Amino acid sequence: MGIKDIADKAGVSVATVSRVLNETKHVSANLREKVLKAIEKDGYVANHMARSMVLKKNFTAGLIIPHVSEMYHQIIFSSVEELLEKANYKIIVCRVKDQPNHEKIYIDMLMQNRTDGIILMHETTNPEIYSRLRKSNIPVVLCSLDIPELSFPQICIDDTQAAFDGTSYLISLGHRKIGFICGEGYSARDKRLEGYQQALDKSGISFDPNLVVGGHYTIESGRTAMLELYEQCPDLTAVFVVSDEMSIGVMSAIRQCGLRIPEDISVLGFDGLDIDPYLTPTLSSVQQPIREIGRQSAEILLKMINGEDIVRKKFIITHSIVERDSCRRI
Amino acid sequence: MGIKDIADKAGVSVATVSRVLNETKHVSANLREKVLKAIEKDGYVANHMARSMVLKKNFTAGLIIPHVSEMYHQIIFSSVEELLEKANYKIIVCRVKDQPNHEKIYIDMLMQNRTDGIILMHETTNPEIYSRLRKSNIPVVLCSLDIPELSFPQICIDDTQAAFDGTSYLISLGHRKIGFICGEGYSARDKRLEGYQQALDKSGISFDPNLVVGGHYTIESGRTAMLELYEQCPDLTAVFVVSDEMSIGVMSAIRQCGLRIPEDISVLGFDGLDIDPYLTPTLSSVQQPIREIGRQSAEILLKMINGEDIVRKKFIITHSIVERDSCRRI
DNA sequence: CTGAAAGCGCTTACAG
DNA sequence: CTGAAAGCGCTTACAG
Repeated sequence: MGIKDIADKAGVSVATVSRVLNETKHVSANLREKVLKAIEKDGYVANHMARSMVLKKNFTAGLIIPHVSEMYHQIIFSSVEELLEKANYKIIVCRVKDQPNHEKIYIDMLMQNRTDGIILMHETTNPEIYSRLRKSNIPVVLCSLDIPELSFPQICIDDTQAAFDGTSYLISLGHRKIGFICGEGYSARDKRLEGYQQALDKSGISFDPNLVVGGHYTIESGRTAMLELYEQCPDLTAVFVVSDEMSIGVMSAIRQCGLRIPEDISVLGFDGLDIDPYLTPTLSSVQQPIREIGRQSAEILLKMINGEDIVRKKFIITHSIVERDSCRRI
Repeated sequence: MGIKDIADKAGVSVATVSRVLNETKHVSANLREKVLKAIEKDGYVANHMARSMVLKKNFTAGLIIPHVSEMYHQIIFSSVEELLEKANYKIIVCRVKDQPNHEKIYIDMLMQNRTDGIILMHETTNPEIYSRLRKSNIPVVLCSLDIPELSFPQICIDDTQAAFDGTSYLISLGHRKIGFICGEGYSARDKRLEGYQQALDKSGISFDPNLVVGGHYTIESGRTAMLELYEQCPDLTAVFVVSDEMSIGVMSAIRQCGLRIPEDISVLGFDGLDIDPYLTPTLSSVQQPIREIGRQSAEILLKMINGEDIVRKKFIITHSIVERDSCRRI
């Protein structure tokens, strides 16, 4: 059952068993053989909880994401998992729900379980959470997040610039009445809105608050937002939807209104999801290198866990605009 | 740092600290107070690894899914997580890649970490895996899986019947040349193909192997499959795509061929994803109650973990056909 | 190269 | 109600 039993059965000490198990020290071929045989025969499986306790390391990382099932986070998760798995790390996914204090519950859980590191992808309004995180001594990486209260390394795109570029692209196509649909609850919203305004400014287009509508990153909320936007400003010629998942709903709403894309309204998305080229029409989008963001987040977390000192605090990944069929020149 | 320090600081025994921490026995208000104060002051966080070791239980479940990022599995994960989280369980997601023996690596990992239970969603051709699982004594639930070698409880729909119903629906619409696009690698494939054939049989339509094409559950593989299918049988009037994710690619391919949906080709999906009503045209589909499947899988796993004996071996969840705009009568 | 023993941080009969 | 002590299953200086 335990390492002790194997030791007895093989006629060696537990130290020796541990050594052949972990290959941490040379063991004579003779004893090694005996141990291996005993293990094989008993179907012994080492207990990594005990191991982790003495090692003070359990090869586990926490990924804290919002509850809403966003395709974006799904991709981040898979790229993070891919990299961490190679380094033999397990991931505990924490999906923060709309419950009071839920994020705190998760963070406490991760701390109690002595998680080696955390990738944070969820913002909160509760400052206590951040102070808890700061005091915890656990390595943390901010993925697609910019939280002034937290001085951990952050991996993200330049949201302001990306929104500026996207808006400028639409302007360059001749659009002047450009709707802006964004997801609420993240600081990225403000940055993107800022980029949108800056681009408008630069072209001498005055900002119209009626052209801005918020949503919650889901397809359905994109649909609702577009319906609202169209009611407020039926004369718009383009929408910049700052989330591709919401764009899907936006396109559905536009069709529902009896309008065509891009003939009547151009749609520009944001994220660059795999599904974009399969939508009708194919969706033009400000593309984030999502997998790269996930990969780098994992990489940097790993370095921090291994005691490396991360000097650069911001890792900006380059975005790009991918042109497809949902935007046209007017 | 440890419970010992708190005990010293509070002037009580570690037993007492443990008791107020876990509320496992009454502790006088007096001592309780002292302990709480010491904990507060020191910012002590209990070590759950040590706790789990003596409890022989760590409130962790493993979810083994294929590497391919399927929307289907994403939904299962979120519903499983939702339920398990309420019971204070953590989830370790194991995404089996195309590496030799990767599933075995994950199962060993879960066993070494003394995971309380496993939800299996991945089939393998390696029989050793199954025998390992059988011998492990870990509670296992088969989610949307039917593995004869494993006598664990299984939660799924009746795939044969569902495919039979879907095919019958298309036949009832007047279609006779019905393509069948399926994902490879799962026993569900065979069952669904069987249901398709049975429905054909019943209506006296002879089975044409040229109408059957396989894919890999991704959007792109759906596109490729449709292109191949259309080349083989340009005179088909309907396709039954046994995965909604693949349907998205299929619809894209049909448009690429210059054909209209459903005027030229009707498309019937399978799964009933949230995105279906937002596609162009909205996708008719054989709907699985995916969240319900996830929920029940988690529920049954929890019962098994708590020592309950599960008598029913198969839990069949009811499917249904959701009619939208992608199929038409001819 | 090998083993005896301490220690990782908890829980829980057992005795008082 | 409270505490001393054994035990959970490992790793690793330390000594040989």
